Amino acid sequence: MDNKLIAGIFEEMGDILDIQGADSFRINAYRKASLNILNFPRDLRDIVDKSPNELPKIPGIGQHLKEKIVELVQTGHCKEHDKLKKSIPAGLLEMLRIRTLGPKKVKLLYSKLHIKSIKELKKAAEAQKIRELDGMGEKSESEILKAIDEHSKFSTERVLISEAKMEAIRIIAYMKKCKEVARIEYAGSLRRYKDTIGDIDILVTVKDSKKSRMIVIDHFAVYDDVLNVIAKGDTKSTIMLSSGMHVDLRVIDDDSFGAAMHYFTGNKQHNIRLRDIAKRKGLKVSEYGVFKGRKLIACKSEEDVFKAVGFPYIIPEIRRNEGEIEYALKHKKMPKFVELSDIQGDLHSHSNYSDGKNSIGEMAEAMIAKGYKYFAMTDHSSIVGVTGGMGSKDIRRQWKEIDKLNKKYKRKIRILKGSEVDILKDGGLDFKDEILKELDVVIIAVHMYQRLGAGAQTKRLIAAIENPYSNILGHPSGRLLNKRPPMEYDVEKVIDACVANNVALEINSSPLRLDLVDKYVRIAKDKGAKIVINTDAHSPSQLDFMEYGVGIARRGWLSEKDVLNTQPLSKLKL
DNA sequence: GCCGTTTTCGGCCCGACTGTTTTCAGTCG
Repeated sequence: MDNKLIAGIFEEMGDILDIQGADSFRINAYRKASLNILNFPRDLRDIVDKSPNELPKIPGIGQHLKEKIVELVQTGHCKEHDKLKKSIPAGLLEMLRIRTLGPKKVKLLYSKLHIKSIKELKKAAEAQKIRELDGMGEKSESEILKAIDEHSKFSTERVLISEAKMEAIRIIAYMKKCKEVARIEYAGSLRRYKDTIGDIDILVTVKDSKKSRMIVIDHFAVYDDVLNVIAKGDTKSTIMLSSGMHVDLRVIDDDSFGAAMHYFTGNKQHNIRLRDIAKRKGLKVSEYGVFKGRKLIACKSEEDVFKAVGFPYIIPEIRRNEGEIEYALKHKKMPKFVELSDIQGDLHSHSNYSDGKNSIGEMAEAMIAKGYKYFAMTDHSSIVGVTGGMGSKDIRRQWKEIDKLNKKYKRKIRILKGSEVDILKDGGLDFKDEILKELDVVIIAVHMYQRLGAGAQTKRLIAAIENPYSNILGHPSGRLLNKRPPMEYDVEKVIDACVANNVALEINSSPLRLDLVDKYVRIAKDKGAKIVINTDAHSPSQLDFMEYGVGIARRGWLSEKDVLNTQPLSKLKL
């Protein structure tokens, strides 16, 4: 019963209560708790074992939910949940996932037509039974059929940040062709650098209100990749792309830009919290601005909005109601966060000595173009068969080439000799000490035996971290987004071992990894761990991934001094 | 069900779009 399962159960309880028509604030309490648990970096099992009274310190967890968490951890289930589950057919929860259907309509369909699954829903819609219900009509019926079709065609999987960004850039370029557009930016989870993206949020401002807004929204609705226009009104529109991805467009007067950016960047919990605090101060915050009574007091920039409510500027990445509000209120000033321009070198890259696409020289040229002063060539060790890793002969040959190139690029860049050395099943490393001791950068990483079980995996990782030649723990969780779950092990113990053995933790910037996972970055920082942000580039173009790693670092509250590769080579201490 | 430097009870963010109505409930973000 891990955090994810507990969060899932609370979410389900919220959904069932919703269909039952329970008090909306109670429903919300379950949903809020679910979300907070999902993002909570520590394992609830540990807390239940050691100090269950700490549970109510998690936001949204009070006495009742604490008891349920303890029950879930200790018995594997919770009576209240079991009872709720029995109260409605399981298929109703599935029906809630159909766009246009919410709790009220699901309940209506169940009570009047005894529909209790998506399959039955489709049948009823096709038989034109749904239009007979109060409040439903032909349009509702056809929209339901459309939504069922979408549900079956498109996975609900969130997309990689790199894919979402590419799409956003393409849409923005298209929208800029419309002359009425004054300013245009993407916001939402993409701007917050969340590891995966559910839908794309785009904000447009126009100079002259109504007519321009209509022109902009019409332009949006005929974007070439539109499969379906889901909504289209005076100020906002939602389209579905052929990939199934949703794009929300919000059009607003240029004067409201700051307030709208803040509102649209979210996340929801951050917005709700900020609005709540504003309300207590007699203010109202919306996408149109901050209001005192009817009087508009701030709207032009995000800084203005924060200031009007009594806050310093909070960077988008941490706007998640995970402590940033409390910090801002207490300190009146936010820390300075690491920026992409602070990065001076990349300590994880590949060439055609292993599975990279390019020569070391080509990678060096690309690194120079990025403005870096150093980088580490870290091809795989031999055991990773599929990557064509290097044996001891290969790596010695590589060193000779690096020596030559370092002479060639003397003033421009310094190439460090490294390797991404596999952590063997027993925690040993895949190169002998005589090789390891010659290397400038030893990244240790797991590519095999990812499912050893938490106990064995923790031991294995710590053994590797304790190797005196280890410098960096690469992609610590081993996850591949949407493809492979993270390894199970005791994250806190592993971070402690890294601190004790002076091994840095990597934030791997590859959009498929984004690993160290953001929620653990802040824990690592608090424990005094050193972090490096690397691209793991297998070609020159992948050096652009650095942006995403920096985003994750900022989400974990890192500043320049927390990140080793913001330092010049002379001060780089691995 | 949670939460508190206005409260331990009485609040709980705010607004847009759609379809079915004729003033609004439901859904969504």
